[in-house]
Amino acid sequence: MGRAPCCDKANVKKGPWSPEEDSKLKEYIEKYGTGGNWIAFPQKAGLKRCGKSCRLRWLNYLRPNIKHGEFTDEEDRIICTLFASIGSRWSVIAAQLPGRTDNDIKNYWNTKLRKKLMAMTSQSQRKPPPFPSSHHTPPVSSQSFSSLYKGCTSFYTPTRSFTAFEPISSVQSDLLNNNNTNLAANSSLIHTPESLVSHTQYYPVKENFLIFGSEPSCSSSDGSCSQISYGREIKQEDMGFQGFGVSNGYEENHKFMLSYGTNNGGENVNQWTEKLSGSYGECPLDYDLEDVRRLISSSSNSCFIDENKTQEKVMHYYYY
DNA sequence: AATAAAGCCAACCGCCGTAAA
DNA sequence: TTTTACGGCGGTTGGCTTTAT
Repeated sequence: MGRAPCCDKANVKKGPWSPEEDSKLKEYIEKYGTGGNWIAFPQKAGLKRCGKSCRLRWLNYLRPNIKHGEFTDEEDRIICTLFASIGSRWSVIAAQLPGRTDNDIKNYWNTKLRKKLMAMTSQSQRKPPPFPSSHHTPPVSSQSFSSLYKGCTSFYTPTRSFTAFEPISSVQSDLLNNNNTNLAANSSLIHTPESLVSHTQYYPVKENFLIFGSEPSCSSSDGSCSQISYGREIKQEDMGFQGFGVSNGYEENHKFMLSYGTNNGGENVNQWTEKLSGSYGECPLDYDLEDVRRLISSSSNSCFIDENKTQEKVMHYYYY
């Protein structure tokens, strides 16, 4: 049968940690490490806590190099950028902010940053961006971003997919000048301030397709590996409204593509089209494409490419 | 000064994918 | 192959603090 029970839940302490408990936990880990087994940890360390609770306390508070206090503008920008791309994947976002924990970022977003963004948005937007009641929060609207980055005067449209696996600092400036910008300039769907793109990792374009995918890497705030969508179905929320997406880096055949321009018959398509396969279409949206489209098209912000000069492109999602 | 409301955040809860038996 | 625990994650809550009335 299965494993032995992890702990006696009736005899574990709950609630705030005392300084004594903190020092016990910290001293033990500094001497012996976690041992790779959090469930067994409390007994070894002499704590009357659930292993999960110990793990959380260590990761979110006692771990070395934890940063507390005010978030910088740069951190704000990174959080917003990633949230727009991948939604509420706090552990992934935290991996890009050294010293910050997913819990910290989540709290910061829910209590401050979201309000900040919404306050900016409400000045110029008829319909506030909705926030769902369950599952991952969908990415924030581009409108909100345009509000956040009022200073920008022009936009570069990314032609490579964003991946949260890569450290943000790894972006190469020459990516901003590659030939693929021509293709992207025709898209009215993807708009990214230069200030954001400079922090973004992209992948190469293959003909009319953006190929989404990435190499596996460590991204968890505690240094452990975590993968987005690994072994899971790709959901719309994984992609983000901008068409960015992350797929399982291990399974080559689970990439998906985003196409621009013409359909197979060579004709332009002037409306959003959902070409869904697999279970993707079964995922209900709190934030449907029409909403996104409306937000984008209603933008009066100069940061966006003039829609008259662009063609709306159909997005095809291939799940192969 | 007292009270209520809002803000904040540490910690808990429950779910999911994986691993172990 | 099935069952169950583990580890990790995101959502939510409860209580403390701060601000407004």
